[in-house]
Amino acid sequence: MASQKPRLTRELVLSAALELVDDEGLDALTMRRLGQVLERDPMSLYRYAENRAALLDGVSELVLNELAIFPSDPDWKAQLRRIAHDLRLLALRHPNVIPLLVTRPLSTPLGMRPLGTVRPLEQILALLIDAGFAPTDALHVYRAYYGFLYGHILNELQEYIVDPEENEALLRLGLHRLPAKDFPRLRALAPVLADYDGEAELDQGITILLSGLEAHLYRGVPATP
Amino acid sequence: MASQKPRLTRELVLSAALELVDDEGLDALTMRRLGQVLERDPMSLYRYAENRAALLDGVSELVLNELAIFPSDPDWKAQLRRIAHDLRLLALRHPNVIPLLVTRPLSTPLGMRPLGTVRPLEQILALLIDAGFAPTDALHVYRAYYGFLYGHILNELQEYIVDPEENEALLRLGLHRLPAKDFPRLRALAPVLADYDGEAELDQGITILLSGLEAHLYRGVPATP
DNA sequence: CGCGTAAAGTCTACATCGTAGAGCAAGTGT
DNA sequence: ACACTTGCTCTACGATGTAGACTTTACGCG
Repeated sequence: MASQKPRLTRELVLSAALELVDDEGLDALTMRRLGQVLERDPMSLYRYAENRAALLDGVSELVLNELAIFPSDPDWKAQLRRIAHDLRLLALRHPNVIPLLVTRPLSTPLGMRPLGTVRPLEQILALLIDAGFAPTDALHVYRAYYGFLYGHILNELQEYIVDPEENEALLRLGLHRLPAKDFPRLRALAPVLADYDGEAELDQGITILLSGLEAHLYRGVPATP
Repeated sequence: MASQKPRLTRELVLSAALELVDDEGLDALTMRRLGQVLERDPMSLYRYAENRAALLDGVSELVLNELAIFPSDPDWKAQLRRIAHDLRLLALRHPNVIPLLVTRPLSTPLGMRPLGTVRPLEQILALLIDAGFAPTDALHVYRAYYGFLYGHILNELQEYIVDPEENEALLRLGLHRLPAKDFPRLRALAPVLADYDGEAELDQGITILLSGLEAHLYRGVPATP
């Protein structure tokens, strides 16, 4: 017969949860469904997460842990750029998790968030401070940077259609529903919308932002050598 | 006795829904609860919204309608700046709705969104194109702009604590929970985090972004006279 | 006026959800 | 061999979204 059930662990539970979310969306992640995937009674899950909410937090944490940050890199601009691209890829890998990443912190004060979700903040602060920024400026840079980054990801995911074949078709079909009178420019842009290069767009945006930050902020921070 | 129940309308239902969300959060918006507020059977709501999801969309739409955009203003930079501040205030007025605004489009292709939520896009495109941008560039500008804007709002709302008195206390209390070894910079920044001026931060960000865009994009677009 | 039809609102019922609380089963230290 | 802890299961409860049949109200037209 099938595999003898191995002992459950938090990691096991969370990664099963993540898989479920990746495959079938956030709503599919119910206690009962997850229990079923793990061949356990739903109630057993409460050993490894207090709530469903805590479970969601755990999934966020798990995903964010996929993001590598090297706070000791002296080339802060390159590092920020790389992180941005990494996070973008992460988002494309786990699009269904993004709502969690974006939404849960809104109802959780900084100090009570899962540590894994606060760590990137600390590490980027470290990166910037080590690169010569005053702590306060580092915070400002972080805010502008992360704000822009999350904004871009949300933007891109909004326009992202899963099936790359029907991509254009779906888009046009969608746009076709808009009243021509009220949405002329949008409809006219349909072809452009259809081939959206998120990577390039992000990269340009980061460039603009970084050079802008550099210009407007305190001097004395080394540019890329 | 009390008011004779007036006939229900979509507007009535939606604004009651919005009020409920504003007052008690998204989770409080259940069919039953809303029915109770309107002194109607929960089932009657289905005349005015197909689903709970559709109801949520309606609320998004209602909120976004509070945002005024004047696409004919020739001073696009000033207009974008003003819209940014307006949207920020809107977000602070309806913080509980923001998760909706940000999350629902992720699961709804452009063409199937409530018209009210697509209109800002159209109008900003109009604004930019009328100001002299090529349509494609207008789209790029829009993306960078709206991305940054939403990013900022999410950022600010994350750090926003409802009770302005306990503000600092709560923040410190929260940060106090973080292990000192792992989060030294973040903890050191507690005082700075406590007095966050979202308006200023947004304004600077917009400045950086707009001048950056202007510099990197096709010339021939008039700067503010 | 009245009556037939459509619209608005209600009632009942069901599947599904999160989770409390009591209990069972296997391992562990003494 | 025995008490305890730890992992897991069972049963049960209240709440939710919503389908489908029903009743009530409003209204146009003879």
